Amino acid sequence: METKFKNVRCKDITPSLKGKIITISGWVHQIRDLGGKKFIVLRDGSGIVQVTVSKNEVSREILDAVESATLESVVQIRGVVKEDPRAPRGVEVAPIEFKIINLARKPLPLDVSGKVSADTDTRLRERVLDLRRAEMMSVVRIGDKALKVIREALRAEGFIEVFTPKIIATATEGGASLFPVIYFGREAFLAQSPQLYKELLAASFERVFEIAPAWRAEESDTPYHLAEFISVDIEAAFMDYEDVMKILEKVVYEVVRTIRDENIDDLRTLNYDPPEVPLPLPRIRYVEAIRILQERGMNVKFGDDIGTPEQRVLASVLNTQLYFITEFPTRIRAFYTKPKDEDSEVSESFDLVWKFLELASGSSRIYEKDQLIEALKSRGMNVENFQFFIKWFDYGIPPHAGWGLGFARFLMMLTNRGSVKEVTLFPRDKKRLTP
RNA sequence: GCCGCGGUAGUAUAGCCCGGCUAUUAUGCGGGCCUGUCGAGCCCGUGACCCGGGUUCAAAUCCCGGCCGCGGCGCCA
Repeated sequence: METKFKNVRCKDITPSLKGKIITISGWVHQIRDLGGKKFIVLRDGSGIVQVTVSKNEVSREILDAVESATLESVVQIRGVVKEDPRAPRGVEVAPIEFKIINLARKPLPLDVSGKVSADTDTRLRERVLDLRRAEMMSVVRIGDKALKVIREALRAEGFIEVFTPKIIATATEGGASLFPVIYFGREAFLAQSPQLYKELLAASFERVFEIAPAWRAEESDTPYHLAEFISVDIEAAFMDYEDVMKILEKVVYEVVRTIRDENIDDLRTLNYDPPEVPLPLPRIRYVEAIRILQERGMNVKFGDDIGTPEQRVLASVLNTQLYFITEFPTRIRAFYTKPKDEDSEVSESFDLVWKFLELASGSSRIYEKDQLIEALKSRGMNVENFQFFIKWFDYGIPPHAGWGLGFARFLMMLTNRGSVKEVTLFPRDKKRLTP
């Protein structure tokens, strides 16, 4: 869209516009000063373009403005598009007007142009500048595309997008700790998952999904955990765990395929190819995984968690980047997880693992009231706290299943970044509350 | 939270083991030269040892504590 600031984006300046007078606005990305000739690389949200200033071809006014411009200053340029084989992409802009809208201080606390690297910690502290770097712009664009495809793929299967409450009443579930908030003088908490509400919604709308934040006040201090993260959740009535696994792998497949097709430049910037998603993805039962790990001399037995070190081994044994572990022991899964009818020791559950990282987790859910109450009791949980949930099991809760996918972890896979903090715009972890 | 490693100019680093010399280099920034650069080049300059305590004639360097970071693990509906 044309505005008073610009009528074309940097990326769209091509030789076909030659001779046209255009207006562009953006940030000073690089300055190469050869004396009589100065090259300003201008960057906007779309990309970069070269602005060429010849000393004896422009006014004193333009020359002064160009000479006072600092890196990352915001400038507006009116100029003529020139085709020139010596210019990057074969085009450049010769300024008629060069206006500094906002002069940036120097030196910058972070190099945006990519000449000098910075630690993750520095990058997160100087995040706004960090996000202007080409790699981060690509990461964020790929994330945007992933969200678009996820929504399209789920809607194509009849899912509708919903929102569940993020301020909840009770610190119900054992395990993960919640962040308390003061809610009109009463104690409340930030939701750690949409789980119970999405189940109730599936009992009305049949197929629902939500893409929303969740909060966990955990001690977790790793490259894979955040105190605040985006969770992609689905819940579907009249499906079981195998059905929703198919939906999950289809979604993952579609996202990877689309990004490979449509984000070629971004992947090139990141110098990365996301892993193949062969359908169906390999599936390995928990008991089988334990057996393999024991064969490799690892000290695990039925009932233990399959942790990061174990998942690293499994990925290499299975020789795949992406795989499902299925049918976990019932007692190490959440209370609402449905045990198998023929063997209640194991459950209708699964994790989707990339290399050694759990991307998604799901299951068939219990839909009978008595069984649900039993599941709570057997875990030593307070049934009273769940009345708001259990109540509805008297009024037609269908068989249902679902999963939750950690969006940042998924984005790590799509962009080859090493940490969820890196791919989250403004990450919140145990120590970091700003920016 | 545990274990390991680390903290040096705005940024990224060398030096630390084996204490003493003008604390290295790149990038940025300032100045100079330069009309086709594209990580421009060349010359000159600028700017730093996390905080506190200890050992020592002398500490960036050795020791102790703290804070912060990174990696692994744990915790983790």
